[in-house]
Amino acid sequence: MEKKKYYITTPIYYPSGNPHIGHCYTTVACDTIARFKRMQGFDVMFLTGTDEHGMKIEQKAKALGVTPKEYVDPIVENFKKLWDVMGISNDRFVRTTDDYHVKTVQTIFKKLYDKGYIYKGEYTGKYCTPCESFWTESQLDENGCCPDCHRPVIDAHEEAYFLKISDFADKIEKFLTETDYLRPKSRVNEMVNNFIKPGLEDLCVSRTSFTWGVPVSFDEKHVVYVWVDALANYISALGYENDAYDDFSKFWPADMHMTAKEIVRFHSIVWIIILMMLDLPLPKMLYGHGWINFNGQKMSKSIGNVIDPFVLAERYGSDAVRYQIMRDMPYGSDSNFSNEIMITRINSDLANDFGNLVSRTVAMADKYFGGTLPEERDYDQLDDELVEMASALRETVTPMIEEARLSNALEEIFKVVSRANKYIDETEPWKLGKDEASRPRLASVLYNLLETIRICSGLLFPFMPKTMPKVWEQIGAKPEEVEYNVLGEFGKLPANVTVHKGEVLFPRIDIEKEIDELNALLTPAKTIREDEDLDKANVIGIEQFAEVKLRTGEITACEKMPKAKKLLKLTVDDGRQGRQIVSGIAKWYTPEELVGKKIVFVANLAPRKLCGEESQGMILAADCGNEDIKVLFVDKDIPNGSPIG
RNA sequence: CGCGGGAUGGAGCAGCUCGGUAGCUCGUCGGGCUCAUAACCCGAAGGUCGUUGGUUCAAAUCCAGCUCCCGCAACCA
Repeated sequence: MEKKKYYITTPIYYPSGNPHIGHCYTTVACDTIARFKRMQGFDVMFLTGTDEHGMKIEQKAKALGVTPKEYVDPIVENFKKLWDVMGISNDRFVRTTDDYHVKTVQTIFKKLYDKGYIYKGEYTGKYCTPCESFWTESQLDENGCCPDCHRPVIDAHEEAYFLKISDFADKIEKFLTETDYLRPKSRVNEMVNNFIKPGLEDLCVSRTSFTWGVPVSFDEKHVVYVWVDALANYISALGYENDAYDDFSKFWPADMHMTAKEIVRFHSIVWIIILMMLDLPLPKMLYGHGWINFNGQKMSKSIGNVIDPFVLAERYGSDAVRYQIMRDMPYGSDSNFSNEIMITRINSDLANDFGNLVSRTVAMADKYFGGTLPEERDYDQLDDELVEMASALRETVTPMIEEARLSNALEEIFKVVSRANKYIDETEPWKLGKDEASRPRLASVLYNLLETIRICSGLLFPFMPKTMPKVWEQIGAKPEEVEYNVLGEFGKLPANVTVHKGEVLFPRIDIEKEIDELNALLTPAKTIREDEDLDKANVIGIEQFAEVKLRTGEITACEKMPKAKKLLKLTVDDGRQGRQIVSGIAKWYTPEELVGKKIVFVANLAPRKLCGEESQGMILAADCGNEDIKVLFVDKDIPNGSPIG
């Protein structure tokens, strides 16, 4: 019999920097769902990949003196390595630089052009000649200058192709409001109010101002711009309009696209319109999840946040990391992350509740029965509630996982784990163990516990694929006893099951010691290395340095800028007539603590207006990484206005 | 009046759609147990549900105003 198919995708990630915990969340969540669907017997296609084109990568590569591909390759390898470490079971990995993808994009672009959905027009924007960059009106700085170099920009026109999405406003609004495609449902209003109601503007889909992209096949000086290129991955990787694969008819449309909330817009509007234009079936579900925030708590050296997923996985095991990020990400909204939250979660849920439950159950079976349960049983009413909860668990959890409500699913599973621990207290097996006559009763208790563990571990497998097989080994469950179709029934382990004591599944973590050690790892080595590379690539001569005039000064007054969150207005005694400097350090310093301090500033920087106030210079501060900035204070004895060289 | 999200015991959250004893996890305190990874189980303390006003027999929940916080955007020279 033909198996039912299930197609699930992550977004393709932009490899301009190394993967972080946020990438992990989306990918792990998809992996869990993919594994779950496989357990249910679906023929699953699970796709992830990287989106490698664009101006930003072109520029970064240029700064390092390498080709864009050379720049991107090692980073892509890092993504793949991370997915390997995290136990990601993707079936395919698409790179937008892969030949077949390029071919698909070119074909789609041509098709849309031939159908009249893409037309040649003119992109009007602000152009910075030295930076060779186009900017939109809103991207410009306070003075209407280039946001990068702050030199004046000129009005410029660039020939470009546009995608005629404006005609589809009604259709897309109808689609979003009348189907369950976009979830959570609350995002539908956001999309309609923000983007559709104000009027859909045709989307610029080609550029001539950079070359790192898929060339437009019929107009070689153009390169396909972002979204047509990136979104097409979902079908190019199935072989749509290319010869690399032949799975399009089998797997399309996608059953689940998952993305973080900031690109929901493109997946709910642009992608759907492109598919409508191509007369292709539409995907069934888009889930936009929230972000992982690190600023939930006050900036503090004592609560450093090591967020490199490689480090986390190495220290706690990938399953524990997977568990924590899924357990603590509420459906549709943001979550907080800190080392403390992670360790607490691992300790209390995985070590204390689940790991310890397995451990004590197996230990008792071993101690009282030499590992193999006798077959006589003795029922008690106390058993009912546990048996009932465990039996119903699969049906409770299944719809949750299918809708990506993973934290809810875990919550439900752990309610049963908790109930099992309580059950041990109620039944007091250690007392039963002292009395020969209670052996059948004791066997019942232990069997019920093993069965509960079997069901829970079976349902936890998609979440923690490395650890659960170890559990099965310990409780003596055979593979066919933890398949999806027997997880809804109690009593599948043989009556005379044999357990095997094993290693501790999730070791308890000493939280204080661990946090200290993690803090010691702060300022990740990788960041520094990246900087070093850039430093080497941008060597300057002494004469260039001499152009920068640094002087000392004393802060005589300081106040917050009313309209600005990040800015402080400093009055600086520079040994001359004094000057006013605006600095973006409000997050780290209060006005009071700065007054009277001596600092170093750039004396010959062109003045510029920031939020209405003129800034005549720039004070020197160090970027300590992890969003920490420290101003360079100097010795009180240095006279104001002293030149530095 | 830029867009959006939020404000519930010490911390993190649920409840709000469809008004009617305020719930969960962690932490704290007390007790129990000893099979287990100093774990597990029970109990307690702790909340005027941001603020003001309105609707109602009844508001965390519905309505209006206000305050504050967080993202994004505009300004981190």
